[in-house]
Amino acid sequence: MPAKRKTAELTSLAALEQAAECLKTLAHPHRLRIVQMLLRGRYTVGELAEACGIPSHMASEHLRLMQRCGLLGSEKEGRRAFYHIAEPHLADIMNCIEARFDGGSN
Amino acid sequence: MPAKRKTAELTSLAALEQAAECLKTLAHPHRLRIVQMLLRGRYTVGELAEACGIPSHMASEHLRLMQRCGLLGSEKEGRRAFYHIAEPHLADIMNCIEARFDGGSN
DNA sequence: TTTACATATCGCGATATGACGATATAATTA
DNA sequence: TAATTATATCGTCATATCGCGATATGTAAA
Repeated sequence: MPAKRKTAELTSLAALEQAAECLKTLAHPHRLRIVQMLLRGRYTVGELAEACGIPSHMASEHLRLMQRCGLLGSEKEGRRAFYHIAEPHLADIMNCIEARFDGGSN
Repeated sequence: MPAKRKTAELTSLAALEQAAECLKTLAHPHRLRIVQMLLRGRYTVGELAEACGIPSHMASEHLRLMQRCGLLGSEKEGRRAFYHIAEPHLADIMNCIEARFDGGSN
């Protein structure tokens, strides 16, 4: 693949609209925390909620939004629900975010 | 650096809030297009506007938002204004986005 | 010094999002 | 079966965002 030049192809508007929707869904501190945790381990809705300091019905809502746009998937186990990362690129994007915002120099 | 484990440190909430704000700003199809173009070359506000199919005063507004959260910088040249990528990690993030959404397989 | 041009800002109405209490569903335990 | 627990959904209200016409500012050309 050649290096990007001024004439390099741009992403279609339709694809950018999809991307924007995913990013908008991701762009929430509690949802970022949830994704970060799910990249590291297996947690119930209640555990994710507690880690975020929010009632579990709100965690459930965040999880639903991320599932709706394909970022997460879920399985039920008894009366508990486990969500998991369904979009492989999420790990890369979180890496970028952590590279930029961890350490908090600015 | 060790691989991520369940016990790996999480990003602070304050940093995630900052990250969420940047992502929210980025999460718009025209703004993604603008960033993509600015990663490839030098354009005036009017050129960016035309490429997006929007009036230039709206492009100006998008550019202002991205400048406000540190993603872009600007210089004036005569009566024209040029914006440029100010956040180095934007290239990485756009790479992730292009890897995921270009081709449009899903 | 008028006129035109490029960019920026303001204000408004429509729509979307966020937080949250109330309530519902479904699985487990008593 | 009744009570409890975990998760999900609903309705509402406050706030934020989007798109846009109108207008302002600053620069260059006539």
